[in-house]
Amino acid sequence: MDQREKKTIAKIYRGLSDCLAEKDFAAITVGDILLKAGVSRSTFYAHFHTKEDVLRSFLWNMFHHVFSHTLSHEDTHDFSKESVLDYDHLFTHLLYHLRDEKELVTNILNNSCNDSFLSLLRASIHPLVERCVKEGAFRPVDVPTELRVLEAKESLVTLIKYWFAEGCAQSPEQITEYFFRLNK
Amino acid sequence: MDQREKKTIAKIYRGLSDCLAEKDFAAITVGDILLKAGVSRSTFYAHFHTKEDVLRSFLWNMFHHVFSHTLSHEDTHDFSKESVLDYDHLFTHLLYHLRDEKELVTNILNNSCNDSFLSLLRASIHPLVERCVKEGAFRPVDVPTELRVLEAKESLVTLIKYWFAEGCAQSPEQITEYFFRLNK
DNA sequence: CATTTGCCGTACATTTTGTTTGATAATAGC
DNA sequence: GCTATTATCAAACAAAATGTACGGCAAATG
Repeated sequence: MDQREKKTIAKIYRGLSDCLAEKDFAAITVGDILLKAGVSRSTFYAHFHTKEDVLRSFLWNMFHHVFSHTLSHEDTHDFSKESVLDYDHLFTHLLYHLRDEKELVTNILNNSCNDSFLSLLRASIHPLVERCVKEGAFRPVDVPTELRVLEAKESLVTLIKYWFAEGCAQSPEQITEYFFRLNK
Repeated sequence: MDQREKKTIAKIYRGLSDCLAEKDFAAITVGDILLKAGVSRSTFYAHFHTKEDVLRSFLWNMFHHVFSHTLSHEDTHDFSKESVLDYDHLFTHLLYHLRDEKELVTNILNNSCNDSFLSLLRASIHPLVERCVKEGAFRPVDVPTELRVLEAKESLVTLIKYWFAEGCAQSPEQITEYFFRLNK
């Protein structure tokens, strides 16, 4: 890809990020992003259809970053089966990465666009949580497995929302501990 | 209140509801609502500032309907303390009322505006769930009480989302049973 | 070094928002 | 029932935002 394109897209991402620190996603206009990004209107539309398009792409990028070296499919499917400790480290690792983006994540969670973020988060943790449920790392409950997985996933998502609402006051290890207490 | 106003507001609510059955809230324009409602532009703005305003008011109205005779503060704070069965009936009652609005609720849950709905749902069930946690109707967990309540609330919200995603296939009693299995 | 390709600025058509006005009709109070 | 009030409507309008088109310029590719 042309270096100019990469630079332009990075500028647009940064523009969106700056806007999210100032106002709600619904109130942000394409013009706002252009101003912050220092990119012309026609260039913007050469790369994205709408601001939702930018958000999607931006978040996907961020999650790719966070998960590429932690919870990706390739990393998880060859872990040894017996140990709860492995899960422990994986969740903690994820939390460390999320905390690295504390400001951005906090902005997004306090924003009407948080659903896009949370959907990606759910999708990202799904394989790992599903394994925890199916391999008995979590307390069994007599409900459909699909529902049990949904509940465990949402338990983690809720915990993460709580964590950021508290300004990441606790350590990632402490949060992981909470997660297992809640689901074990 | 003037009868004409009531009628106009009802028409606007209906207009929004019809639109929600057709497209995503973000894609709905004030003009769309006016068309469905058969109300003029100036009249609309005499009652509401934005479409978000209509949605807020509409949902508030709906929840008032659903909760006024089930989980309101007045109804709950004089229940006898000892019985889990009381909670059982309250949750089941709530689920019956939600199922009465099955089409509408399903549309909203499949819509980008579902967060407004879910926020109100969380606020509505909060007092009841908080009591369940504090009075020991749910399994105790060694995490901050605030977090325990959040998790229990979200557990119910997730369960309700699951229920509607399945087309309300299970009975309200069955869903309540699931809820207690998950949290007891 | 030459050609391709992306970016910019400007201009513009279109859509949506939100307000104003005067005429009309329904409502509420007497 | 009569009258004053008040909500609704239609139409016209300004302002803002969306999305597209084009010609000139600068930078990257090969």
